[in-house]
Amino acid sequence: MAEQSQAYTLYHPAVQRWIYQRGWDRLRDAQERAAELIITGERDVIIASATANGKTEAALLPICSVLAHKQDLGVGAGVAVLYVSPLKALINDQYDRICDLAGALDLVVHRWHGDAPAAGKARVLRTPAGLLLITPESLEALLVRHPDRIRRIFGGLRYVVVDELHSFAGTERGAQLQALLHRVEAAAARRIPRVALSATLGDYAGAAEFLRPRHGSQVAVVASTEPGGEIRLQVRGYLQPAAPAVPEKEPADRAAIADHLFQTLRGTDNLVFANSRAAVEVYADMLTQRAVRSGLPATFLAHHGSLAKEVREHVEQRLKDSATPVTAICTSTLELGLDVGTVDSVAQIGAPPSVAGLRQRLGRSGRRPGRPAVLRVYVAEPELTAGLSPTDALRAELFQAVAMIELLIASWYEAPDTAGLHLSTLIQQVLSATVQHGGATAAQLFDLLCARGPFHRVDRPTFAAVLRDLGRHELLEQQPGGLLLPGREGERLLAHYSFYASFRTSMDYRLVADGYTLGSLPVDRPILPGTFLIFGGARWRVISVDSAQRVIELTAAEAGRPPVFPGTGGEVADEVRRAMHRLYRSTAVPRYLDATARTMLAEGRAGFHAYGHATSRIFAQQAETVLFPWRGDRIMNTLAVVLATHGLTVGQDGLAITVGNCSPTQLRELIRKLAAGPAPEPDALAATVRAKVHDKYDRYLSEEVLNRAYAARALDVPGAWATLVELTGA
DNA sequence: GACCTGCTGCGGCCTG
Repeated sequence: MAEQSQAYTLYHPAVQRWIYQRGWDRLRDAQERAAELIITGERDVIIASATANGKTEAALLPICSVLAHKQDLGVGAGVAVLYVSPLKALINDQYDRICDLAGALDLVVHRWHGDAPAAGKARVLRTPAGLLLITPESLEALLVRHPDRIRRIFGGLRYVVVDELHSFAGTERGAQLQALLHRVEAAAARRIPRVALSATLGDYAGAAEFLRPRHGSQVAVVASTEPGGEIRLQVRGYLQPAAPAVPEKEPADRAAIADHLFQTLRGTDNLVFANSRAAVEVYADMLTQRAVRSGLPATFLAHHGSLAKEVREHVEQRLKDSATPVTAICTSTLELGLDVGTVDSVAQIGAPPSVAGLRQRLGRSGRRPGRPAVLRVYVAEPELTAGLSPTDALRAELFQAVAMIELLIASWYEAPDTAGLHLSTLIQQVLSATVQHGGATAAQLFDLLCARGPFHRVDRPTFAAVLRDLGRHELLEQQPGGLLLPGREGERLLAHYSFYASFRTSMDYRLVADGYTLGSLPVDRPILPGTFLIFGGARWRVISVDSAQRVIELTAAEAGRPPVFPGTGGEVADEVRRAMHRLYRSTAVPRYLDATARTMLAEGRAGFHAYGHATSRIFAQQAETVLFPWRGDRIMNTLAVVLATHGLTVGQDGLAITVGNCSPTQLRELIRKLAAGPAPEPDALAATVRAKVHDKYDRYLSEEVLNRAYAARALDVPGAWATLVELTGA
């Protein structure tokens, strides 16, 4: 290998030996190209490569080579590598793999998360060394609880590794991670090279800017050019019956989808992504019924975030075990790179939530050499009846699914949203940093977190306003000399372990059957004893509800209904809506559609033209006026807010904005007037919106600051005005 | 009509 590989020659002899012992005949593309960049450590690096392409090794082989050389020189104290991962389960998977490599080099590996053994954590505090695998929340806890040890632990840090970068970018948790890494660097008093790993990045510039805020252009991107494997793709169409289904009976479309899943997937390992926990329960139940009727063992298992850890681990274990075929019906819980072995195929019921998510889901299949990745997408559309509206006739679900597949084929993914101010997480970081430093002045905090830190989009006046809000709510109090310390409410928040997470979780009821916890259920309306329930893919009856202990007791039953999970909607990207619009105007028929889906595509296009969508975007629909902007949800939301400020009764219905008290002519006139005038200030527009409390600590923010946060998170005024100009021709 | 993630210290009990 040495002759062909430049990277190999750069590795430490002990690393070379480790590779030799593995019997590798070559290094992967990303491993080859990342080695020198990482070893010199001059630049931060993003390694973008498909799942199972050796990303972890691409980062760790050169990093461990550097550590081994340092060790040869007898240099080094403290943790050398900080490896941050979004999931405890991922840390556990990686821990075993990394121990193998590190063990060969006499490097110590520690894992630190909520379920990790306490002995390892004590050892990190006592004699910090080697590689530390940790979650953002545990790193937060470490900084808050052991401020006096931070310099000793991280003073000699050589590298930071961020796994699954895409799962952090643009989120509150991502803002927390940025702040934590920045605070670690501040403690070490130098820049520490960052290496990030991801399989689905559509926008390298955005990801780079996320990894190194304000200096994204200096981040090196190693995007693997290894060809992805073959993909076998099918979109299957199903007709929803027009009449409402009889409650206890399976609707015809769901029954047909379940029949096909059962016939196609039985006896093999598969993942079925059903988009919601309720749908997971419905399909797990329908497939189990089919297995029972056929006298087959239960091999269709539910997996989602409300199921107990033990239940989920059982499913994961059965997936890993290649001897017994299992199909997991899941939400996004099995989307990330959890090691569940490899599956024969992936199914997606309904349009996927995002193109990046679809790519990630597809990556779970086709990991065996020579086997293609298999993806089946099931889409149900309503039966066409007389008196259809311009909205109904479009078969929007199918068009969204196909548009997303086309974007996937073109390697387009949603860019991380870098516009947000993340003020809720800023509040958390202000409190945390104040404790870590034993008090801080407003100027020090602004400098640490905003001016030089990741919250650089928060200007000085906004930061000052946030601090005033924190003072008003007693999260902070100011000493006579100007030093800020946690106030009464701040101490209360810091005292509870829930402080370490940047996100909020609801109070749930625990579901218990025969003393065994099945999972938890967020309950909005009271659940009464006697209620039938489907949960964990099985049928139950509620025996008792203990609202003090928040426990619901269940017993096995013959009947059942899926529970209602509350939830808020996601955001469809602008490019997806544009791709849908192109698809309606095109005549191309993708080869991966089955006969029904092909008919539905033709029907959708016929509806598009018959109702005049090709030439107009504003229609009368019964007593209402409907507007089709063909834009992403953020622009749709902005348009809806703008129209509402002009006294219109506005609603949103998928692709359309509905207006209750205005004729098409009046709406066209208003749009013409708006497009000709100046765009409003985003903050002023946000002031007209009612419910703006969104994230964990938003409730401490004053109206004025909340407006700024809402404008940054939910409004796109320039995009909306460009759309209004376009709509004047409609 | 989405989804997901994570967190400590300590008291009490059991076992070797």
